[in-house]
Amino acid sequence: MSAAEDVARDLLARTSGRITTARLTALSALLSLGRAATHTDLHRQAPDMDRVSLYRALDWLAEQGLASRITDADGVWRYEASVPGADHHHPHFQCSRCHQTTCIEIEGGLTVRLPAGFTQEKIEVLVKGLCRTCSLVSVPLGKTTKARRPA
Amino acid sequence: MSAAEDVARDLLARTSGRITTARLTALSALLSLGRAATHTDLHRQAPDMDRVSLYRALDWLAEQGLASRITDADGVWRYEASVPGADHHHPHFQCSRCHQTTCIEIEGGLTVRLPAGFTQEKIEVLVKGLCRTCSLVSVPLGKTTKARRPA
DNA sequence: CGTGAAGTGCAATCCAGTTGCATGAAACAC
DNA sequence: GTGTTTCATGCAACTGGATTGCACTTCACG
Repeated sequence: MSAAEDVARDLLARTSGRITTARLTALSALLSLGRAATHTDLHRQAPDMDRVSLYRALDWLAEQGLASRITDADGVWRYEASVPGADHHHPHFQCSRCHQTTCIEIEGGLTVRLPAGFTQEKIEVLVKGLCRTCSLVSVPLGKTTKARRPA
Repeated sequence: MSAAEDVARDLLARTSGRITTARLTALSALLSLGRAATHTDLHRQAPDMDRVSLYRALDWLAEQGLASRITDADGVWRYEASVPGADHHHPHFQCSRCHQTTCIEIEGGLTVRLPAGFTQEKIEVLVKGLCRTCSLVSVPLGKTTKARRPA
């Protein structure tokens, strides 16, 4: 059993829900990837797992606070492991060339002054641009046609 | 001819592109709605217009800087009229009950400290919560099942 | 064990968004 | 105006991420 799976099992044990293989697989995939990954990314990590079960496991993890679900710049869900309780909304950076999504560490919480009467539940900050590696290369990757949802 | 259509025609005349009915309709719909609207919202405003033509008109408007395209909390594109040239990235607020997306005015630009080597192209800030009206009501609207992309 | 509640797998479906291609409308030159 | 080229439109088909329904399996608990 991998280290990630160990941690995953431990985290699952602290919830009130069942410890199932689907949830174990999903969570350890999240943990081992370490960055905001799409369902497709994760399914590549666990090809034998059913697509739908993976969706459901991820959603359940998000409900439990063990993962967070964000939409990326292309409108696709991305999931990442998160510490339950610690409701930290950190910004994400998505490279417009290689499409990798990374977390940006910040000090202090993210806040925006809302108009009176509005209440904030969560905040999502997504920065688009070029990551370090792609800043150097600067040639578009993959399809040269119009921006389309990545496969 | 409505006021919005007047303004739209004027704005289109300043671009190098053609002034077509599709673009006129799309832009004046955007202007008259005044908030970040989905393709479906806009299509409701102009039901006779072809779906695809609307998409293309909106994308073209975004290219020209007359509109901006953002992804909302459900991963759906939202379009809003924008002043060309003024590249202002203001935060958006999306109500989790009525799904209305409104712009939040801020002073100064939005910035996040990126790690070294990263370059920023654009930034999207999306706050989820309850808008003024829905804060008072607090009962979920519409379907009571799981959160699904709005129709 | 056995029984009920919860989770899984599969197939079918939904829907936002895109693409290809034939037709139609703008702009521009004459 | 008329012709011509260029670009936009409309339609139909398609893509791919995400969801739902339902039968079946697995887990927890008595």
